[in-house]
Amino acid sequence: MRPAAPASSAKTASALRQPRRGHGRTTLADVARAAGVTAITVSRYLRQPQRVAPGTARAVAAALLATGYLPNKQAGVLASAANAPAGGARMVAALIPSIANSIFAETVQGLADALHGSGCELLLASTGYSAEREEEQLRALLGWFPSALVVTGRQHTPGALALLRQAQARGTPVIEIWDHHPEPGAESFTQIGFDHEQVGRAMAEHLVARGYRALAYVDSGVAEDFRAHERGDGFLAAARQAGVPARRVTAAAVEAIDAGRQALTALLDAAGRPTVRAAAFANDHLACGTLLEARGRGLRVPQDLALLGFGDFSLGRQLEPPLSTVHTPRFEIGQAAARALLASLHSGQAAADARLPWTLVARGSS
Amino acid sequence: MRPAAPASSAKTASALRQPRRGHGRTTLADVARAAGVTAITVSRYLRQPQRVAPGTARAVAAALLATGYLPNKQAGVLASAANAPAGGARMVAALIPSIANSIFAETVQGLADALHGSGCELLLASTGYSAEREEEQLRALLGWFPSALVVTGRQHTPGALALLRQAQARGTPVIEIWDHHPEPGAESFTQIGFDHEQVGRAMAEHLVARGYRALAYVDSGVAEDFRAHERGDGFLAAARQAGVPARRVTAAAVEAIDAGRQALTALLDAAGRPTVRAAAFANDHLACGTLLEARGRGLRVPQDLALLGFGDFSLGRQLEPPLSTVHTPRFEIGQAAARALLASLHSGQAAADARLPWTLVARGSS
DNA sequence: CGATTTTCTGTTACCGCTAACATTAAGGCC
DNA sequence: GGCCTTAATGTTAGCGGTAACAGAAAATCG
Repeated sequence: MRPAAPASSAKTASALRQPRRGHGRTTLADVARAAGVTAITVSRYLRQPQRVAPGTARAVAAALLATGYLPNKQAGVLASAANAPAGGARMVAALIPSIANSIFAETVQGLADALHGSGCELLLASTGYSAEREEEQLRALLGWFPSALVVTGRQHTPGALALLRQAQARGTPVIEIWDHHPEPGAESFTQIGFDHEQVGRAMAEHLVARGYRALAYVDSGVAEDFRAHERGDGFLAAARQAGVPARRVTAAAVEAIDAGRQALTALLDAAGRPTVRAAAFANDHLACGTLLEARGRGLRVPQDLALLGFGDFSLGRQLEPPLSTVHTPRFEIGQAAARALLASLHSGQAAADARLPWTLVARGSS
Repeated sequence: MRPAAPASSAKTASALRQPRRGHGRTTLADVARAAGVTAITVSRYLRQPQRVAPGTARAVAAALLATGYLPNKQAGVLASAANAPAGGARMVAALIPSIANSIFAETVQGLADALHGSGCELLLASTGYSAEREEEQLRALLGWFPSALVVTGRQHTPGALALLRQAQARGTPVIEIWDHHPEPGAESFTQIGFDHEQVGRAMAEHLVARGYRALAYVDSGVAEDFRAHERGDGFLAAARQAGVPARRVTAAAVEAIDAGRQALTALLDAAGRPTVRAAAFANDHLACGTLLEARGRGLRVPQDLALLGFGDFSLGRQLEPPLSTVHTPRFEIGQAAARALLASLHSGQAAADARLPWTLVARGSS
């Protein structure tokens, strides 16, 4: 109850000063009162039970049950931020391009699964493949003082890079996933993924080995899908080395089968005949769309046009012919990232890079 | 400066007492010092710039840039927890069965998208369809004191329910997504989704209307997929009402196409002939698997066996025949949940229920 | 058995920020 | 110009928890 206000008498009495009140949520002090001890003892019981006497422990345990206490992690982190290596490993922030993209969804699942049981929660944000949103989201995530940071890829805006470096300098492990391309000299963050240029080369080499002599790489229309572009670079470089003509075409800027259907037209001449013998794609969505459209137009795959996807989405396996593709360790990347950062938090040492294996799965379409 | 204190010999001088030190991270106080003001002024500048004099504002702005200050949200939430309606709308916790499941991934995407720009971050956890893990994760999430809570479905363990009620009693909006089944009398949480029993009925009615007279519902083998079971209940009830025999079979406990392939055998007799005229499925994975397997065995769809899925996954649309299915507002559920909870945080009133529309999309398989 | 160590619990201060109140300076008004 | 308002900033006290240290009781020991 607020005092009836300006009341010249007793006005300055500090007893009248309205103290701030909590949410009514039970706090350590409530539990302590119920157990007949002080807050610190309850706190100890929760973190180092062996340091409280058995009798006290029983009383505290009973009080905890009776009050339904839930520790406030905000307060916990704040209080121990100064000493624990990185906030005591309570929350991991992850930033991915898109949650709906099944590739990243599985990675997040891997991350969450491996984090489960470690006492770490997952703070998730997506950039929508926008570089400026990456920086903005990064800023928002860092405001929570996460104990580790997982970002996608190694390409960042200068601002984002500064934030990442700053976080790392403070001892927060920073892990880049879905990429592995350490640059000699330049210091970089921990990378867990694989080399996309290498994958692109392998895709070209696969097609060349099968005897296809005119190639195309259908790139993602999403400008910020750096990794797809890198695969394209590798693809074109390997084709050139093999002396096989190859060109790059760019699909519409959506991740959908329809974009792949449209992409086919870029591979045909005016008469509807393929201008290349084989095409590799930035992702299976595009490849599947092209495959479906090609078959719909009466083209034979792979005789008239061979196709090679990337990502190994479930759809491709069910098509006729089944889509050749590159299988990626999408779940494992998340898992490995979680393990690496937990190890780093535990040991205090920097997390180790990991190059995860991918496989080119030749099915019927190439 | 601490006083040299009780100092019999200066040994116990509190100056020797090691004070706790922060991370070296720049704090409000650092910025304030740089700007020649006190912390509260910087804090004001950040939250209510119009309450700071223009000249001061410039100095603070410069200091902010120079120091690269990032507000510590833990501290912010803690400090204003007592007064702001629900912690000042900083973090939303969401709990879903599985992140990798594209249905929920899209919902999370909708949630994240609609939350973007509101200053709310997303804390995500998954239960793996396990009831006990729901409670455990809930406890972990609530420890962060989220300003709102999004959970999947309306079925919870008693323990989870108690936690949810407790959170709601404290003023934290609790939203159940993917379900809408208000029970008269029983007070419940805000629900955003649709009625699964109704969908099940519609699925049966559709098949009956097409003239199929022997039906099956292929249920999910995941015991905690309550919504799939409810659709089954509705399906069987509607079939019974229509006087059409229908039975329920249960698929393997994985969400995969292979489970659907296996499921087909439960619909065939020893000679490999369908024992029902049409089957509805708990999800499109199962339906697609069955469709592929059926065609592989030379069965005609829908002449020999009609199929109806649920979820409208992209795969089904590309099959031959394309799969009839139920399209669900998976992205919209997330969006609507975000809007509802933001509105609730803003207004202080309970979030409103929403029943979102689904549609039965009859394609070639039924 | 007194001195010393160990075990257990409490006191104090502080993490970084913000609500409430206080204070001071500036502005308005007759 | 005195009195009252308004604007701008500072002071104090917490939010809920934990680190460091302190003190009392119990255990160990020569």
